[in-house]
Amino acid sequence: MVRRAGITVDGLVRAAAEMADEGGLDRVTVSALARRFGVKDASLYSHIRNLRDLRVRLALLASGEMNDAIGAAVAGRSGKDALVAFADAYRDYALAHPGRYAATQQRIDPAEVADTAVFLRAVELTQGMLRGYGLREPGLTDAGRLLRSTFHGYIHIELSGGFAHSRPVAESWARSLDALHHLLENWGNES
Amino acid sequence: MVRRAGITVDGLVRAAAEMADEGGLDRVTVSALARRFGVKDASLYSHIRNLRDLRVRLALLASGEMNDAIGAAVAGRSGKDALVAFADAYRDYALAHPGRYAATQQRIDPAEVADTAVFLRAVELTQGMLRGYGLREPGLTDAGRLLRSTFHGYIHIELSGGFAHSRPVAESWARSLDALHHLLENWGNES
DNA sequence: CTTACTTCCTAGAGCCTCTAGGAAGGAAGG
DNA sequence: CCTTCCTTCCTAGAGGCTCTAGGAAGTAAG
Repeated sequence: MVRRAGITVDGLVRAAAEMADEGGLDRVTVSALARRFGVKDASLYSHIRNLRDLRVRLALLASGEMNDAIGAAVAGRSGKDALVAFADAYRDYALAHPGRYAATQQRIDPAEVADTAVFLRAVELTQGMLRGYGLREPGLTDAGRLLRSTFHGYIHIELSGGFAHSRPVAESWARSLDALHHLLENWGNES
Repeated sequence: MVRRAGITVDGLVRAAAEMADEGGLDRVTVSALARRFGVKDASLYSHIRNLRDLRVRLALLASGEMNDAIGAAVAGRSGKDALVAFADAYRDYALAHPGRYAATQQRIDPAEVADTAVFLRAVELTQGMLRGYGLREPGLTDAGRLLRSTFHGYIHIELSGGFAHSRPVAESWARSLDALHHLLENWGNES
């Protein structure tokens, strides 16, 4: 007589991550999750506070995974090598895990998450790479914002079906990284 | 005895736009819209096909408005003037109308919208500005994608509460536009 | 005045979140 | 072994959402 389904928060979040990648973030519902575990929706509220809570946990999982991928990619590299490795790791992760990636882009109040170390590490990874270009504050922050924006914007538009043009997105991406590299090398030299 | 509420599709879309800007795009629901017009939800389905249809119409409205703003801003300008005017018009519109802006970023199947002229005009506006920098295909498409990505990424992160750093976003934005201008001027010169 | 179309209605199915209160599994102490 | 307590699951139910079906009452045109 199996009376306990053996549900854990980690298991829920992992399942939610798979569901997000399969059908989009908004297919991650408490109902669907409960169905997947063969349990009533109400039962899940002993493990998570609410849907919002579930999605924040998902964002933390995805951000951590993404940091790991980027960290591994840039390790031991500098300059353009590091930039391209960073950018490709970012894009590859997002394209392979669109639902998880979307979760990282939700508005999250720092107050509602206990451990914000993940977010700090993301900033450090970016700034570490930029320091290789000789950047210092406040340019470091400015350039970091520019890069994050460009990467995110690119992936977001690509995932949402923009870029319907005939030219392969990968080629535009490579060309853009060239240009960004050039931009970072000359960061100090503009008016 | 007022039996007809005088509802039109245009009126619905305009009201939806206001609701989106006030409380976010996902607060645009058929129920809420019906409530606002003092009518039952089911009644609205004589005017719109479904929620999806409503949001697509909203996207078209917003895209048109945004094109108008950008078009007016770049008129008679070229080079850096045009770039900054374009970028500021883009950002100003998005910050003033976050819900409308979010609507423009939905995945929209070209098949489901009758008039795609709005989207073409957006591409033309971008490419017109880039031609001022002497760009030709395929660089025109590459640079266009880079710019759209950067603008969108910037606004999206700003709207979602990223950039929580102390440095004013407006200053980073101005600095980034400087850098992008420099990048476009030297577009042909990298490896 | 009749006919036909449009705009609104009620009813209801189906999906969702979330709360309240209860029962049964499992561990720990007497 | 048995009681106690916490955890995990349940049923019931409120309330919000989308959307369909079918009907009635305005409105316009022949």
